[in-house]
Amino acid sequence: MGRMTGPHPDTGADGVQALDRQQLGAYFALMEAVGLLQHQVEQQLRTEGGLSYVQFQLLARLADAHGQLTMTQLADGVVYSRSGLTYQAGLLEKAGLITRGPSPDDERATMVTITDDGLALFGRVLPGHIQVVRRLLFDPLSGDDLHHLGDLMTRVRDHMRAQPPRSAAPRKRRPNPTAAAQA
Amino acid sequence: MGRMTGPHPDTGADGVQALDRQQLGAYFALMEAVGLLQHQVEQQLRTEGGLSYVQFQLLARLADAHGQLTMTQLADGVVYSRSGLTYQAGLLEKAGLITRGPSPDDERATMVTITDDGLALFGRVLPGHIQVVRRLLFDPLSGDDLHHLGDLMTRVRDHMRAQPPRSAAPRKRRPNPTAAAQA
DNA sequence: CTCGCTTGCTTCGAAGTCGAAGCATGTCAG
DNA sequence: CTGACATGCTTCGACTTCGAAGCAAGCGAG
Repeated sequence: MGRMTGPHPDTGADGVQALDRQQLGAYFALMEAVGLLQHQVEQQLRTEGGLSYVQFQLLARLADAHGQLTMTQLADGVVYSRSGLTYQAGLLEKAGLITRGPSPDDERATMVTITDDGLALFGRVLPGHIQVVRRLLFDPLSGDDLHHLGDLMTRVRDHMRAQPPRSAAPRKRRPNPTAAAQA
Repeated sequence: MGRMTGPHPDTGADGVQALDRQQLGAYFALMEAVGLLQHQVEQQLRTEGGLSYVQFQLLARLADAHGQLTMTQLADGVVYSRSGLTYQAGLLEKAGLITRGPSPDDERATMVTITDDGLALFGRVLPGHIQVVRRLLFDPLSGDDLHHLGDLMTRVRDHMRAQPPRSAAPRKRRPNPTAAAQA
């Protein structure tokens, strides 16, 4: 795990180069740990409820937001493409866990509602999910650690959210507001 | 983001129930931040080098371990199924970035070597990768934060590694060695 | 030696994911 | 009103991933 430092151990000439050992360690540990956690969670959800992680997240969002959500609201933060959501929503609907219907406000929008079956399944799967997260993520951490972790990752997440064109990248940012002068 | 606490706010009766607000926040922030980071990294690698994150990781491993690696060694920690590696290795080989050949020691094993082209490409893509990680992950963190993060995640990762049957789950744990004794 | 189990890798089919393109509705300037 | 662009969702095709099954090579007891 050291080749990430590039040809020269610690160049400063090129400007952007090399990560020190500490940075690398944090980066790799972070990525691998989350990967492992996801994998385990996925497995638990699959065997206990026949759900994928994505599907679980969708149900969680719907259960949380007691009412209905539009597809777009639902997608935000869970899936990185709208088509992916359409697919998953189709599965969940076919399984009778959610319902899709037109929105009264906006004829284009599709409102998604969780069914009683959906809520029931969610409730049935949740304890196992929590158990896995607890066992894998929280067990090796003290309360103080946890506080730190939450703080750090919240900052990082907010920083990331601010920067990039998130999941639903605006279809096409008006390509050139001034130059083409709203032609 | 509160439904994760289950029907009752803070049950102790059921045993395993409910995560407090702090735990939830840490968990969600962690998962989302890593998701965002992966997504951005993926994009950078794709546009700058035509590589997926997995492929990049494989090249990184090969570049790091200067010599050759077997498929299994290569897979460990990168991919969760062996077949996935076979597929990716096939792509990388077709692209001329790696080479596969028989192992002298073990006739079953396949040794993978990175080619000069592979090394070159890796070197060309690396700076951009580092830049993205720096910008998204390290920028909003102080040196102290980073130290904490590395410490925490290393502990978590090691804890996880110890627990579960990792990537290459043993083919089939002897189904019944001595009733359920040693298992 | 040889049968039986393990290990290393590949093949195959079933998902799931994404981006581009498409359709329908909404919105706004003129 | 109307044309042009924005927005919400779906369809489609390409790609990736995984798990199960399969093949070939090691390994160990009898």
